Amino acid sequence: MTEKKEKILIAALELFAQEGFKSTSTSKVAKKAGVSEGLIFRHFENKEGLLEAIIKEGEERAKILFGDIVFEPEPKAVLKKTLELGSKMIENKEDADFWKLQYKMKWELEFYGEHKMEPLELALTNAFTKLGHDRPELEARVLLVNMDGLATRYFLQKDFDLGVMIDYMKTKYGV
Amino acid sequence: MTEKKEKILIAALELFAQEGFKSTSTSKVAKKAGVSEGLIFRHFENKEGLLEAIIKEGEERAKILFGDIVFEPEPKAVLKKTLELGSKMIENKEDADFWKLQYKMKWELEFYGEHKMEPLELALTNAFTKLGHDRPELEARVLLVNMDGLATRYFLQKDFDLGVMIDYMKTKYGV
Amino acid sequence: MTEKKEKILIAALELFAQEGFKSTSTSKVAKKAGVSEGLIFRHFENKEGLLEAIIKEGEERAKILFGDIVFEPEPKAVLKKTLELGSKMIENKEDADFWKLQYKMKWELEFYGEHKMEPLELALTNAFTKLGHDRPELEARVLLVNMDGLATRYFLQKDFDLGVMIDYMKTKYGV
Amino acid sequence: MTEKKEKILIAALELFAQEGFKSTSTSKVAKKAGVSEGLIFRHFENKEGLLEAIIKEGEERAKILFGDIVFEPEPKAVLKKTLELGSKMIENKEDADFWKLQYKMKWELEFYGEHKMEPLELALTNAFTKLGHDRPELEARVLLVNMDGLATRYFLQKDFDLGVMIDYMKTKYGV
DNA sequence: TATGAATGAGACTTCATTCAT
DNA sequence: CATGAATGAAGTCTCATTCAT
Repeated sequence: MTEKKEKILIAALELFAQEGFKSTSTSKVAKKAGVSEGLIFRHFENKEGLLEAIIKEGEERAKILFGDIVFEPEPKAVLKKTLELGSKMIENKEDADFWKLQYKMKWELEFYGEHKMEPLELALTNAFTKLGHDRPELEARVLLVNMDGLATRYFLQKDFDLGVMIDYMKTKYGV
Repeated sequence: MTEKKEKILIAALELFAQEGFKSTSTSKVAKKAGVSEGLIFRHFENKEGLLEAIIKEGEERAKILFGDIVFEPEPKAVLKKTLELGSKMIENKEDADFWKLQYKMKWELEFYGEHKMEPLELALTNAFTKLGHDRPELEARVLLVNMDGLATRYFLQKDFDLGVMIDYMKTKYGV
Repeated sequence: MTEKKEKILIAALELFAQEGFKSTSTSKVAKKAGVSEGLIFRHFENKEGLLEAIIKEGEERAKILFGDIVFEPEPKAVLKKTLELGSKMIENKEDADFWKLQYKMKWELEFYGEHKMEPLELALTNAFTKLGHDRPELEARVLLVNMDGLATRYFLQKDFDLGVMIDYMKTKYGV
Repeated sequence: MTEKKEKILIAALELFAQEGFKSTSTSKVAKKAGVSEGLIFRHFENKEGLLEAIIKEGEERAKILFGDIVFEPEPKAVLKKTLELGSKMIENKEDADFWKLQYKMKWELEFYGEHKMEPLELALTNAFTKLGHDRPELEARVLLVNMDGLATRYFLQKDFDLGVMIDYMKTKYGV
């Protein structure tokens, strides 16, 4: 990966996350990356290819993030780590941008990356089963739906206090 | 409101909700509405004006939907009605389109219409207070965040079963 | 057909005939036609559509030109008129441009509009039959191939004297 | 001539002949030749230089092909060999490509390489003189024009039967 | 009110060519 | 000799918007 290719990816991630995919022109990306516009197409074929490259890169991030949870045997720890996912996602700007982009793209391209969440859902279902819940699979889904809601708020509501919410939910779940 | 103006609004709502604001060209709207492109600009000044008109129209819908909850004295009924909001929002295609657009626009334009939700949040806080909760304002927020998560899932995940989730949450809240 | 649409067609015909389809940019066409570039796409969808429109328009010309021959009962007259086709094709600039474009496109797009020539080939075969030729269908083809050769030379060789050649061939065919 | 330079020439010949000069990008040539794009420019300066190199190389072919005819003393043999040129031109793929390109370029660049044909035309004129024709120079030209027509058809009309036509013409010319 | 021709800016993309390695 | 990253100009096309009718 050349330095300029890297720069394009970073610039695009930031711009796509900020302004959306459709609204970000390739010329804007090029300018921000300090690169000729043509180079984008040499490296990524077309604008969609650039997006795909960003998403693929980010999927590695997701695997690492989720991996820790999926292999956690202790059920309470599974819940705790899931809830703490939120804070981890935004620990540095590039991560935050990536996850924001992820959500943005869900709405712009209208697909929900169900499969990506599946292992997490299973791990949670398993955890709730161990904890003796009546409807563990629904309970797992409720928690994940909640996480989606938190992300929505965090990324879109300027004054949303994510930390407080996560702490509160941790006490609710007793973890 | 002339018949053609109405047709433009309906066509635009559907298209904006389906494909997004940026991705929908005025010419597509005109074609779908069976109207000349120029007419859009005569009626709505510009593309943004069309969006604003749609949103303003929809706010009436919101007032009606929320009003019923806000003036409900019985705390359990407040929770019940809030949870049932979800089903009400999608009772007919035009409503569903409108609420989907609402969410889409949140992400495309990056603003969270906090103020719109405020009366609801107050009503919920009040309800949770009456029900003896420790942190009623946080509890209210959790519920609303959950609703955002449900909307995200419902609109984006093809096979998401909203009814089951709402029913489950009703039992959780004991309503 | 608006005046500007007409102007685009004329400008494009001239440029395509002179410089070829691929080598003529839509912006050049627009400039020559005194028209905004976008208008080309509004009227003809894309660059290929513009070419098709030109060719379709020209096919009317072809029908008229050929029609006269196809319905000629006198065999010698069929030959005579066929040979004189060449001169008729270039009687005015627009016609000449059109036929040149026709030949250019054969090479640029690699297709030979066989079907267009079929009625003419049949008429000639018929004429040669009546004149008692041994292999009338081959004789007909030879004549048409010759016409293609004449066109090639006329359009590409600056000093080629078409009149002399046609006259000579008329005497060869005794018409 | 290095092996890679040779490969570029062959790839370019094939592509130019198939798709035309303008429509063939240097990157396509490089890919087909299995060579870096830059190498084309190191060897041929620019795209036109590549074309010129191909044509120059091919002119050797022409000299050999024509030489045999020009130095033929027997007039009937001159005619026979001229007519048989057609078959010779397409005996192997590289030759066929070259001659097709030759014709393509005539139309794309709008010049008729008269000078190349001159010796042939003189030889034919001479032959027809010996055979006692009235207008030997016109007769020579008719034959060459015919050859152009045959080439046009052969290269552009998928189902054109060149052999039959050449045979028929040979009998017409009594050779 | 309504049309639809027309525009101009800017979008994405291609491509011949240069240059450091 | 050879590569491949990089560029900049130009190409096709889209789109919000204007305007005469």
